[in-house]
Order: sequence, then C-alpha cells, then structure tokens
Amino acid sequence: MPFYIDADQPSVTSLSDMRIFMEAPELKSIHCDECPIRHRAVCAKCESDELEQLDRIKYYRTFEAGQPIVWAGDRMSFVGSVVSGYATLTQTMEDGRTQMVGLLLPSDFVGRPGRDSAAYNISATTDVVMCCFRKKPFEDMMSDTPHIAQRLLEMTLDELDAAREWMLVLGRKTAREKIASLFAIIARRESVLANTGLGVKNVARAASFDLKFTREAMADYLGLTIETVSRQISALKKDGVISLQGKRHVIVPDMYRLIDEAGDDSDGGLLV
Amino acid sequence: MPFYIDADQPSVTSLSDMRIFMEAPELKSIHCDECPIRHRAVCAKCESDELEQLDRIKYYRTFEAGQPIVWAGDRMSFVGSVVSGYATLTQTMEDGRTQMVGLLLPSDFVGRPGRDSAAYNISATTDVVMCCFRKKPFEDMMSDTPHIAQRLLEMTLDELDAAREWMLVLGRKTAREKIASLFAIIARRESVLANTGLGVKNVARAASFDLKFTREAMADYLGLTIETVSRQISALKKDGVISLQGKRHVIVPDMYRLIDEAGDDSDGGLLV
DNA sequence: GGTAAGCCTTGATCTGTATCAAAGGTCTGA
DNA sequence: TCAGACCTTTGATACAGATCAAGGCTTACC
Repeated sequence: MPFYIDADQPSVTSLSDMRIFMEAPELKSIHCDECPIRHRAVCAKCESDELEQLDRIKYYRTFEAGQPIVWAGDRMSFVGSVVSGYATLTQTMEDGRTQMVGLLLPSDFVGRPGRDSAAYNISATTDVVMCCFRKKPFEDMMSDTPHIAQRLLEMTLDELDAAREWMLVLGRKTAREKIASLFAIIARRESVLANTGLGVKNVARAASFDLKFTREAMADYLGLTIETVSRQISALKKDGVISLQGKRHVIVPDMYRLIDEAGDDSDGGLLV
Repeated sequence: MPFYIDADQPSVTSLSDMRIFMEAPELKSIHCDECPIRHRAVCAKCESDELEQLDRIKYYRTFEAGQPIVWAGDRMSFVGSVVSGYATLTQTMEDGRTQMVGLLLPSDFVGRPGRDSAAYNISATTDVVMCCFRKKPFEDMMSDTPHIAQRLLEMTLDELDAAREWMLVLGRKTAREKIASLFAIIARRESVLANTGLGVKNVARAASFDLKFTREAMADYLGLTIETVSRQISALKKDGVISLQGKRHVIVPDMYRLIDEAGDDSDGGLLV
C-alpha cells in the first residue's frame, strides 16, 4: 500500500522527510542525523557519539493504519519513538467500554524502560513509522549515558501534565466543551494557517487541520458516544465556531472563540 | 494545634515516626537516615554522600489541614517530598468547577524541576509535613548526580500510570463504579486488616480504612456531585459491599467483591 | 443550653447524554 | 453497475446523575 503522506504536518515531518522512508524500503539505512524527530525525541540531548551508539541498535518498523502495535499484557521486546503518523493508547474494560489514555504523535516515546509487558493497547491510527530499540541494549545505554534519561524525564513530565489537563476535560466538561477542547488541542499542535477568505486581519486567529480520527476514536478520547460526538460537531458548525470541508477537514475561523467554547481559562497563550 | 496522628498508616509513618516531628519543633534536626520516607521518596537511590548533600539543603515545613500549600500560577521557590499527611492537586475552571488531578501521599514528590510556577493548586487535606529543597540547589544536584533523576523518572512514570487508570475511571465508569474504584485504591494503599468478626477464614479478604476526604473532595476526585457521592456510598452500604463506622471509617468485608463492583479487570492481584 | 456553621443524607424534579433505530454517504471490490 | 462494509448523521426515547430543596448530625462557641 502507498505510504501515507501527511501534508498537514509540515513542521513535524515534511514531505521530503517522508520521501526518505517512501523511497527506501530498507529503512535501516537512515542515519539519525537526517531523522525528522532528531531534536524532539528521546534522543534530543544526545551527543554525536551517543547518537552513533543509538544508530547501531535501532531498527525501523512500519504499521498500517488501523493495525495494533501491541496489546495490553503482551510481552514488549522493544521501546521506541514514533517517527511519523499517529498512534493511540487505550484501556478497555471487560464489557468493552474503552477509554483512550494517550495520544502518540511524532517524537513521542513508546514503552516503559524496566517494564516488560505493555500496560495499554497501542494501535496505529494512521500509518505509523517507528524507530525501535531492543529493550535490553536501550536500558543499558540509559544507565550509562544520562542524556537519554534526562530527556525521557522531561517528556514524561510533559505527558503527565497533558494527562492532568485531560482529566479536567473528562471529569468536568460538558460534551460541547469536550469537543471544543479536543479541536483546540489538535489545532494547537498541527494547525496550518487557514485560507478562509476572511482577509488579512483575521488570518492570525484562524486555523485549520485534518481530523485523523474517526468519530469513534474521538468518542473514546472524550468519554462520549459517537452519536454525541456527531451531534456536538454539528452544533459547533451550526453556531459558526467551526466549518467543515468534507467530514474530516476542520476550519476554525477564530481560535479565540474555539478556546472560549472549550471553557479553558488558559487563554490566548495557546496561540503563541 | 496538636499534630495530626494518622493511626491508620502504620506502614508509612508509624506513631513513633510521627513523634519525631511532634517532639522536635526544630524540624531541621532530623537526619535523612531516620526519615520515614527515606527508601521510597526521590532520595531513595541516593548514596550516603549524596544524602549528606541533600541533608544540607533541606528544610521542613508543616501545613495545617485544609490550608493551601501553593496556588496555581504562583512562583514556586521549592520542590520537595510529602513526609506525612495527604495533599491534593486540583485544577479549577473560571466558573468554579474543580477536578482533582493528583493525590499526594507520604513520599510523593511536589513540584517540577525546571518550571518555576505551579501548574495546579496544591492543598493539605490532613496536616502535612514536607521536606523541602530550594529549587536551584536541587536542580544543580540533579544534573550532577544521576540517582535523583533516575528515581524521579521512576516516580513520574508511576504517576503517569496512575493518571491513566484514573482517566478510565473518569471517562467510562458509572457513579457506583467510581466510588468502588476510589475505595479500592485507598484500601490497597493503606488498609489494615479489619477485625470484622467474620472469622479467620475471611480475614484475608477484609480490609478497613479511614476516609481522609470529605464528600466534596471525593466528588472532585471522581467528577461527581456530593449528593451523588453520598447516595452511592449509601447504596454500597445497603448492598453490603461496605459498612461504615461513623461517617469516615470504612470496613470492606470482601475486597474481591469491592474490586468486582469497581469493574476492574485487573483482578485479585491488587491484594498481593 | 442555645445557636451557628459545617458536613452529610435524602427526596423531588430536571436535563444532558446514552441508547435505540433508521437512513444517507463514501469507498471497495465483484 | 451494484452490493456490501463502514462511517456518519439525525430523530425518538430512556435514564443516570445533576440540581434544587429540606432537614439531621456534630462540633464549637457564646
């Protein structure tokens, strides 16, 4: 199948970055220096000798959209970074209720050093390329070189903050606020300036993005049903907070309005 | 006011541990070797020379039950560990809706190295003793000695797991399951064997604990109202899942039953 | 002993979201 | 071109939990 080209994520993985993977089926050949996530992933603080060492123990794997990467409880022989694409962490109850508990974007880390079975289901939402390290050599490197552990700590603290923001969304926000919050988060992370024909004055307030999620994935993210997700999206559209091109492309004419709908007191700082 | 004696937490801070603090108003005099959280806090992996170094930069602070420790947005000049008592992290929306996003028990770490304002409200639920380090010297030590950062990484990863479990509770569980989940978590962490008169055979399944929280705090933890919390506790009592001594002491005759009510597929392993 | 302030419980009613149901789009493959 | 699968939307109805309201219990203080 053709490789998924994510034209809406120019800052993260540009088209030319992706070509490296598309045109090199032998993925192992990409050197860390040329890696699109080099400066944001777990390797961000590594010196060039450390990078060499990582380079030797790494290998690439690809996962097709919709496919599981690991199941909760499975033995995990590797850890690694998402190079391109989206993946999700989900928890499931016996009766099938499921809750998404993590969202993995390019540069995010997968797996927990020191634990050998997965705690959550991980699955690919879009096609995903991962840079993997066998667990043992990676853990050895971690205890030798502090740069990896330092970066991992920073990243984990950021994830914890994100999880706590999300807890407020799950516990206290209405369905409409939940949808607005989700859109605000996505827009913050990967919006492109929207050409909405609103004129120069409003360009800075506008944004647009492709929704990588089905209604079901959004429902699992927000603790809602797909029907409620659908209704609230329709309502936001009717009220002019967003507009849609097709079912998956969202245009936000005024980010401040969207953030207001999300009920966040964290203000326009989001747009910086 | 007299120091709060937490007789239900023998494994964490024994009565005699507490006397150290009660009888020594000049708290600074306690040496790390005698510290009740020495082997579980951020200092757990430190060698004796590192401990000496920490000893020199630490100081103790106490907070009364109900008092704020820091407000979100405030400048935070210190980081530290909870030595005894309970504290909570909460987020608040403009209109007053609040969600608890973290629970701080003895040995838990407060503050984020590298950030200088608090992201959440932190307040003391019971009387709290904290072991504090001024931020700058602590950060300097962190970059010199890997043991602190290593331990902090472990602890942060554990907190992230707890936050994700909590997200499932908030997003997908019913009110009754939420209460049962909360009780199961508390019981797991600090239950004492209950003398419920059920006979030897059932002792291992039984547990009891003091609720340190008001109904309001539980509601903020679980994303419910106080009325719903109250009703669900009454219902669990009526159904024999728990019984109460006064309003705050909970007896669980059968932990398996409680865990079943919580809807967790994570099974009896919790009791180990 | 009386009263005020907190906290908790319980009842009545309302409402936001889930559930049940049907139908419209879009894409794929025969 | 059609059938089938999947995703999405929309309507009707049900229900869990919120909201509004009242009263009980405990503790503190005058």
